[in-house]
Amino acid sequence: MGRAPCCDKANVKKGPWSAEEDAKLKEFIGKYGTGGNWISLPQKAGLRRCGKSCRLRWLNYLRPNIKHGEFSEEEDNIICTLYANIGSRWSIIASQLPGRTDNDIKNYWNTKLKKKLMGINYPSNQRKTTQQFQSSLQPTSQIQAQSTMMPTLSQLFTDCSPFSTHHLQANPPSSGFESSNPLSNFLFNNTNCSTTPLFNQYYGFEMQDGLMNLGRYNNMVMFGGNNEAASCSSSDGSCSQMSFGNMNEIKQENMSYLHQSYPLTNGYEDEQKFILDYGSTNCGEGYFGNPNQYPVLQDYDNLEEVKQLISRSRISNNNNSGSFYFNNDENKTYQRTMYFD
DNA sequence: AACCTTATCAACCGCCATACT
DNA sequence: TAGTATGGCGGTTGATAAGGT
Repeated sequence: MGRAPCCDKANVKKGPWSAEEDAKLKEFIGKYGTGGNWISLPQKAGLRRCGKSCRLRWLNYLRPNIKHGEFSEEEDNIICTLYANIGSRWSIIASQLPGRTDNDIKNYWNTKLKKKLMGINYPSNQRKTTQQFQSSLQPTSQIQAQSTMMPTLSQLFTDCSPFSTHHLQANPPSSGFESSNPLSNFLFNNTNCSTTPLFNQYYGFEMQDGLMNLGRYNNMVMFGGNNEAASCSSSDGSCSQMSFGNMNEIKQENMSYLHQSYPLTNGYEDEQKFILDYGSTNCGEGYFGNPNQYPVLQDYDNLEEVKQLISRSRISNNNNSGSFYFNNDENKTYQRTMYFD
């Protein structure tokens, strides 16, 4: 036997809310609050609506200080940063944007922001087909055969990335990073901690053991893939997803987030996984964090915990750089420092 | 003007975690 | 402790608007 429905489906109104209903709900909550019980609220308020529907209407539309309309550049950046870090956990993302609802952000991401990021990324004349891209990659088997030759981050990113390779060199660029890609720009160029503190929360990552597994998903730096071969897929050949390495080398308990499966053009059904690694600031040494000190973000359902992590990892001065650490088969640790000015 | 396609976003659905009994 | 109710969340849908042919 299934669960009893929360309301009498036959007797509740569905669809768009009328101004009259809005007024009733607003007035009732203004007078009595929600009473901690949404299910019984519609009856008390004289509404023929499901309690859940009332809750949604209030939270997403009627409650005070809701912001509708255009998202600012700063909001875009925060959304992108958080999405890159925690995925589609819209309620957490919304909690960082006062006045915005999770629904709004979700819609905005799905309809505009995602396209904005992906669209600008690859001018059509620079796009490669998936086949072209894959043939340009060095297969992982070859990489592994050359045990002393881990692919550099530059190699990994050159073909399928918004990242400019000079940001992956040992020395910082003399001038500011410029890119037509907004994600790259906000990752690398934003230094205004007072207005955009979240930008600086995380750009270093490492694997605790095993092969580096680094790639990019929808223009985001990501880790994962349980396939052994380097892979990349895209419906339009622009290559929006890729992964490298062997996911089996990563401890399961270090997985913070599991993306849904993505069919890959090489035949692999790849489960992309995403590790968060909030490094603590260690500007004195020119990079933030020591790989041994990095906490790897586990499953964070607790908002306060996430907030703490975010605030803990803010860069507090101008020495902005991040380091990648990864190991090869022989357990040699490689470091790549990424500077953003 | 009529039709078709695409974009937008409010609202719904179903699942899950937690509180309550 | 088990069963049920509720809140909260993310994914998805569908109505409508806007733009294109």
